[in-house]
Amino acid sequence: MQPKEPKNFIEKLIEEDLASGRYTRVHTRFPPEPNGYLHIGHAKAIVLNFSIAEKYGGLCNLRMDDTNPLTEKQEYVDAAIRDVRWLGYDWGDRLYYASDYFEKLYEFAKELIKKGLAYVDDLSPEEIRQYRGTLTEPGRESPYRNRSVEENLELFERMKNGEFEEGQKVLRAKIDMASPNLNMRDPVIYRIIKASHYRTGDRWCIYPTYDFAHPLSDAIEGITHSLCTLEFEDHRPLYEWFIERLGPTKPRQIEFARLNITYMVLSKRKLTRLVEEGHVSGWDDPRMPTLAGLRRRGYTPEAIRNFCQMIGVSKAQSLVDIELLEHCLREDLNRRAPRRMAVLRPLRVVIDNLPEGYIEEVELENNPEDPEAGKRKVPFTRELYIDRDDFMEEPPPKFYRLAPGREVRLKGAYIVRCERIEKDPQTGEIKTIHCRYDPDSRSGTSTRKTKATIHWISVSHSIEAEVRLYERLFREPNPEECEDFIECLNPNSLEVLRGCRVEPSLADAGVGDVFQFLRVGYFCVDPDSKRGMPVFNRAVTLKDEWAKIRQKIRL
RNA sequence: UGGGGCGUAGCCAAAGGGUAAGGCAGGAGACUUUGGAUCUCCCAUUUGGAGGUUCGAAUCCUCCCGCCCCAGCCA
Repeated sequence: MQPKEPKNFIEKLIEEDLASGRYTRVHTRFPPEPNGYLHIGHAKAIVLNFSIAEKYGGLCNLRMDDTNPLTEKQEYVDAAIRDVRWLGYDWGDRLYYASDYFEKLYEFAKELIKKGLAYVDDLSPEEIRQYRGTLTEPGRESPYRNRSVEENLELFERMKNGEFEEGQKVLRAKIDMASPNLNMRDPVIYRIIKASHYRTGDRWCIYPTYDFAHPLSDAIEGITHSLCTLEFEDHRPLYEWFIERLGPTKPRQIEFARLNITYMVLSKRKLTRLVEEGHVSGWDDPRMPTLAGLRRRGYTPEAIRNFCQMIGVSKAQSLVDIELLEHCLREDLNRRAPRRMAVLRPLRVVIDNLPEGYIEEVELENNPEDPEAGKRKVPFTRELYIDRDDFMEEPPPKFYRLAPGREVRLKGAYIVRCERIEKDPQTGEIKTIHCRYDPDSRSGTSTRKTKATIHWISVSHSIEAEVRLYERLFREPNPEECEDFIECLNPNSLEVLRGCRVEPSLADAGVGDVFQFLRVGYFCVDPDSKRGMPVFNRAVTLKDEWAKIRQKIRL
């Protein structure tokens, strides 16, 4: 008997619905509004909806919730499709658009009018607000609330025909102006917007609101469980009000807490601002939490899906530690990313007891986690580069790497000892490290141990690369709490390194390929790469014991 | 001071009358030709608080406290 997988509260509710016979099947949907790029918060909803459908043998639709012509664009539709597919999900032929339902929705609205449950209101937006009352006081009924069905029908048709200006008239549901739930105080369900819609063009000048379009779109598609975020909890009575009166099927709305991650901002409004004000290079800037950005950064669909499963689903507001996301990436990349040696900040090393022009091929594993990945040959020569971080003239305690008089192993090759340092007489900068190698210490043939093994690259066999080091975009764990989140941007979120030296094979790496640069981190080939000048984005660093120690001793 | 929700470890999150899972982070150690990976161990005498019911309460009851959402013709 297997210990049963803990089910989240939504799965429990679904199983109750199935057991009670309320539903005999499960059908979910992911309904983004195409007014921005999908981000990792959407990924939570995507994974939830698709995995629940799969778990219960049901289906999940992809639906564009496009009822506002002012903010929506085809570009965002294309991006959403690309991103959901990239995440690994398949909606079959069920890509739908709320805008495809405009005709049906219009008919539903007329039906509501005929039932005496909706009316055309002439109040201005400001007046509607005043009539709505406040949190503690009931609203007042509009003087136009009791128009006849015939008049409402006629006015609504004239609205549709463009006979009125924006803001002049709206269609409202006739519910209860005294309801303690503001959403029930005669919500607007149709408004006049004389803008052309990216899909329906100028065919309509009246558009349904979310509150009206969403439940009915769900009902049209035969959705059983309509999962949405907590802020719609207050809308559920309204959702049900429309479904009960007009719905061809009866979906159930269930709300869960939206995702928040430390050092990130996950609201489309804020992300749009980052893009529009140029704080990032675009929606796919590798620092962005968008799926496009994470993809460019080097995140894999598997890592993101796993993360979404690990964070769970509940109704408690949460702020997930970004380290969990990073953990999921490392876990995935560790077992699949080919290893390569790359020197980010080159420091020249000359092995004095090796002849000029000496070349020896040493063999390195492509991935110690995956024997199938095979091995590769790397040239070992007299002049090498190592990383500046791997040498210290005056090493503090616990620094195990190279220092005057000290030995380290060059990964896959020999043990070298630092004999002397050559400095620039003017600046005092270290120019070259002179070492001697131990000919009997060749990797694989010697058991001699050193405190550390460092990576290296042959000067004459390396190629140049640009490396972009990313850190968290914000310096505050919760940028939402900043007065203005822009003020909390991390000024060091991007550091560009030029003149990095990498293995020659990396010249042919394809855009999107991810490698582990030995001892440094995981790096993804950026589309900005040019022939002979690859550009790498650091997806995430490797865990680093020394970095931790260094931070402590500097405190 | 209207309505709707939510409080279990630093962060997520199970358990829903039978004596607090798991993951991340953190700590200690083993191993290691990546200070990576892997492995082992530690990390809530207690579930926002106070009462009550019960042999037994994170779970049931009462009161209190705190946090989030709602007054768009956004979604």
